[in-house]
Amino acid sequence: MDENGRMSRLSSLLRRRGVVLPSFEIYGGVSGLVDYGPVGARIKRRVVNSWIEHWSKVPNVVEIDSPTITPESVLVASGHVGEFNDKMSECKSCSGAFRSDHLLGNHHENLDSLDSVELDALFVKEGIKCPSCDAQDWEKTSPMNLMFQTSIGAMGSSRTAFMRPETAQGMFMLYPALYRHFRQRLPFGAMQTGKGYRNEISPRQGMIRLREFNMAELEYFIDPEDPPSSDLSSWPGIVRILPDPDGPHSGEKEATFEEVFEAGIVKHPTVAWFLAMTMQFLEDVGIDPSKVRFRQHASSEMAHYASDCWDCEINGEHGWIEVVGIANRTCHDLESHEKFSKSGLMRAWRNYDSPVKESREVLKPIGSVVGPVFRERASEVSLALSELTDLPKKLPFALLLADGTSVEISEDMVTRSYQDSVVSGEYFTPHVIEPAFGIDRIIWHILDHNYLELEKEDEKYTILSLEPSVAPYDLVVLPLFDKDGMDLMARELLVRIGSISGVIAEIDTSRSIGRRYARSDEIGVPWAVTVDHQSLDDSTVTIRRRDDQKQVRIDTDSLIGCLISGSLSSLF
RNA sequence: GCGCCUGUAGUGAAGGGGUUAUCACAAGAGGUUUCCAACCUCUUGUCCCGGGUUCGAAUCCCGGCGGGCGCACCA
Repeated sequence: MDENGRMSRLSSLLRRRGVVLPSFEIYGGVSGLVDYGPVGARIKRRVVNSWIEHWSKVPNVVEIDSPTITPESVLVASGHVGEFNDKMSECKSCSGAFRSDHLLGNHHENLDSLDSVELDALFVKEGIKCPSCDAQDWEKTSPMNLMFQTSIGAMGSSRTAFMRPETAQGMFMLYPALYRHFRQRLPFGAMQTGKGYRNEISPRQGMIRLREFNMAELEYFIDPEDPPSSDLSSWPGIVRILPDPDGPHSGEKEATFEEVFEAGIVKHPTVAWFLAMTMQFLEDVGIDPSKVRFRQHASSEMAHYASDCWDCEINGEHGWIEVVGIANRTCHDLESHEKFSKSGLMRAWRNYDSPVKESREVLKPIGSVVGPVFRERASEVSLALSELTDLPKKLPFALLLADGTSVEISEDMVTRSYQDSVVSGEYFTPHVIEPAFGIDRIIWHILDHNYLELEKEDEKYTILSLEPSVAPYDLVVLPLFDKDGMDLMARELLVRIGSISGVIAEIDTSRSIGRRYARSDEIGVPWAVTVDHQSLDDSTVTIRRRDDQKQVRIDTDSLIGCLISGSLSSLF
């Protein structure tokens, strides 16, 4: 089989059969936007459902759903506005494009504070040369904003907003509600699937770099001092690991997840567990495990919010492509939102092993004296007294107030006493481990890995060998001939099958039976049920298995039973 | 965003300054056929968009849009 052109043959198939197609094509199309057609949308729905089900098995993980339109302030706090407003400089001589701040390097202390005009001036002053052609002839710097901007409110004063670049912020916004929902107990997780948007400079590679894409993200909130771990021996498979090239474990390795963790290559136990869970999900939806690897980001590559990041990459027609990023976002997001929003709800409570009892000497103000002396400042004085950590040995003394001034406290104003307190725990900002899945990239690789170009009786024969859980239809009903009662029986059977919850079937009546098998094989329908002459006599039908074309005969009631219990494959 | 290549039915291709644009496969209708893309008849459907040159443009030129590859970019 001709391997060159496999990708274009697969792409043709995806268009022809309504799996994935360019969007807005009659108007010329838009780069980086694609449609899922009738077959593709089914596959996508089932992949997303599989993802939700996969993580729902984890205790204390819930699904949420939040808006794609996001106010600017949220993305300022998250760091996206700053990170996305990088200035670009283009060389007039060779047309090379570079990030202005990279070029200016250490020529200025705070490049972020400069606007385009100041940057242009700095370029001239420092005589910055183009790294690729050595010229000193720059276009004006221009902002590169990778977020789609919009505004909330149609009239006059509207708020700036952006289409979300990730779904994660939705989970952070709901942190207080989640903390309540889980009754103030870590760890817990929230997940969300939905669209994300990036105004890519140059979308490429079909479904790989889209401007509007489907994401599935899980934010797992943990106590950094008590990170949850899991028994990694449940995943005995060998995986390919590419540790940080600058780190102590550099070089590709093959090992089990347990070995990788024990060797200290993946340091964080929760991260290790997410790597294993991710691998399992990919296998469940039909990714070839031998074409998967986990690659650790070098520190230079790390996102602004992460302290450690592993990419799960899949090998396919486009080479190794990042499809999942598993990042330790630490407390970055919650802390930042607490700071910017001034909300006090972005924390969790941690009990000490044993309560800390404290007895300390305090000076209690005597209200009837302090009040008349200090009048409107009396409450400030009381506050300052209660916050004193080192009590003065003798009175009177000068008490420093919050506003920087000080007042003299004399003996008659206070009483010396002992105050007992019990501190049983403390507030802290939870850390977050985030697996972020690119659904479109995963779907592409499912299609890629399961697209089989075979030979059948000297003819090319194509099968999409999809896992039944992500196939566009569970089965197709085929009357051998669309007449003589077989047509009626097939339609009645289709209605019965269609009434089974979660089972999706279609009927195909046109052209020869072989052609119809071929058509359903091509879009990955795992089972074909054929109604033939014998069916009319004894109510049996044949079931054909897509991947080896084997057939068994079974009566229709048993077929319905198997579909309800999901045990069709046990017939073979 | 730059450079090179490129755009013809649903898909894949041929052709090309001049009547009605060609082929295969696919699709639809009918016939035939007792389980794997068979066959026969009929049918539907295409020159990416805009401007220019020309008596005439799908063809040549320019621009846009889309696609591929390389460079750059990719929290």
